[in-house]
Amino acid sequence: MAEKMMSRREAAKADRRRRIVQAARDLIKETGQTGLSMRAIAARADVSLATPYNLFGSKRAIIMALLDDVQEFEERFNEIADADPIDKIFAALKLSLGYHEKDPDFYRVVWSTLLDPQGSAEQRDELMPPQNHAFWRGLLEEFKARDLLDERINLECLQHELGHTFAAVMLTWLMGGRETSDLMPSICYGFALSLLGASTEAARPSLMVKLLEFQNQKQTLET
Amino acid sequence: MAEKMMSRREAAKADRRRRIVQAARDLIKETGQTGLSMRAIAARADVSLATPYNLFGSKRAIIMALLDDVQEFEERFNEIADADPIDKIFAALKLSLGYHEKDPDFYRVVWSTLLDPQGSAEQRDELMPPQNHAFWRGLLEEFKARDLLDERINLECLQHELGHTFAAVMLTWLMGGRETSDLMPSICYGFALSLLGASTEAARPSLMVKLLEFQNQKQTLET
DNA sequence: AATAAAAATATAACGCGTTAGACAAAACAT
DNA sequence: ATGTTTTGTCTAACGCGTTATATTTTTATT
Repeated sequence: MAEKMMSRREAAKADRRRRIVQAARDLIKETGQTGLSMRAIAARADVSLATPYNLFGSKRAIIMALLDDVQEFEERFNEIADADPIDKIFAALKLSLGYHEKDPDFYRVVWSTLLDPQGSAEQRDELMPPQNHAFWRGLLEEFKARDLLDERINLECLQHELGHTFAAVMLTWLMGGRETSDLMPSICYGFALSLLGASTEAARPSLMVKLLEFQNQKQTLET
Repeated sequence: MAEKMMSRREAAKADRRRRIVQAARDLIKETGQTGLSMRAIAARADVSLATPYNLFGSKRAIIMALLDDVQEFEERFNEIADADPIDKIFAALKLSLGYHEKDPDFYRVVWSTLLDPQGSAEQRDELMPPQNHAFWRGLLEEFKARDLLDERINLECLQHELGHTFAAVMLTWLMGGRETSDLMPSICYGFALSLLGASTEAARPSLMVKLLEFQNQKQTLET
C-alpha cells in the first residue's frame, strides 16, 4: 500500500478515517438509522467526538464516504450489456434497485441524508439517478443515437426529469409510503412514462408494453 | 364567532393556539427559516416552550397549521375556469406557483418540513401536488373524459407520477439547485412530459407544443 | 537532546427539537 | 364554600449535530 510513504501522522490519520467509516457501517447494520449518532460513531471508532468533524467535516460527509466503497456498480452492469438501449436502461435500474432490496437499512440512511432539504444539491446530483450523471447520460445518448428519441427533446432536460422520478420515489420510500419491493416498479413506471413522452413512434410500442407491465406490478403491490 | 360557547378554559386555549401560529408566521416573515426555533415561537407568543407541544404536538404540526389559512386556492382557480382540460392543468400550476414566487420564504419553510425524509408521507400526500388529491384528480378525470388519455393508463398511477415531479422540483429548489423563477418551467415541463407519455394521439400535438415551450424557458434560465 | 512551531485531538459548551415531572388553575361534586 | 379531580402549563432536562477553546502529540530546528 501507499501507506509506507506516509509520515507516522498521516498513517494514523488514515487509520482513524477508516475506523470511523467502519464504525458507521457497523452501527447501521446493528441499529439502522436510530443508533447512528455522532457520539456513537466516535465511541465505536475509539476517537473523540471532535475527530470525525476534523477528518470529515460533518455527519453527512461520513455517510457519503460510505458510498465510495460500494461503487462496483458500473462493472457489474457491463457484464450484463444488453443490446437494446431500452432494455439497457431498465436493466440498469433493476441492478441498482437490487442493491436497495438487499440492504435497505443502509440505503435508507444514505438517501435520507442525501435528500435532506437542508443539504445542498450538488452532492446529490453526482450520485443520482443512482450512480452518476455520466453513466446515465451515456444510456440516454445511445437511446438518441438509435433515433428512439424525438429530436426536439433536450437530453439534459429529460435526464433531469428521470432524476426527479428517482428522487421522489426514494423520498416516498423513506417517509414510509412505500415498501422496499415497490421501489422497482414505481421508478421503472416513471421512467417508462417519461421516456414514452420523449420518444419517437419507433420506440413507443415497446415502451408502452413496459409501462403497462410496471403499472400492473404497482397495482398488485398496493392492495 | 363560536367562542362565546366555549368555557373560559377552551377560549384561552384557542387564543394561545392563535398566538402561536401568528408568532410562527411573523418570525418567518422577519427572519425566514433561520429564526424559526420553537423557543423563539414560544417567546413571541408569550407561552412556555412546552405549550406549543401540548397544543400542536410538534414543530411540523405548527407549520401545517399555517397552511390552513392560505387555502383560498380553489376559489381563485374557479374564477379562471379554462375550457380546455390541458390548459386548465397548466393554469392551475401557474396559479399555485405564483404563490411561491410571491412569498418564497414562507413556502421554503413549508416544503422543507413537508419533504423532510424523517416525516411521514400521509401529511404530504394531502397537500400535493399543490393543494390536494381530490382537486387534481378532478382535473385528470376531465382530461380522461375528453378521450385525451390513453385508456390503458391508470389514473392514480399517473397522478402519483405528477406528484413526484412536483415534489422533486421543490426539493431541488430547497437545496439551492434552482431559482424560484425556475419552479414554474421545471414543474410544467415534467407535467407535460408525463402527460405526453400518457395521452392519446389527439392530445399529443398540443402537449408537445407546451413541452417545447417550457423546455426553452428552462434552458434560457439555466445559463 | 532540547525546544519552538505546527497539527491534531479532546473537553466543554451551544442551540436545536422534544419530553418527563413538578406545579397551578379551572371544573365539578358535595 | 370547600375539597377533589381533571386539565393544562411551566421548569428542567435529554440527546442530537456542531463548534470554540484548551491540551496534547508529532514534526522541524538548533
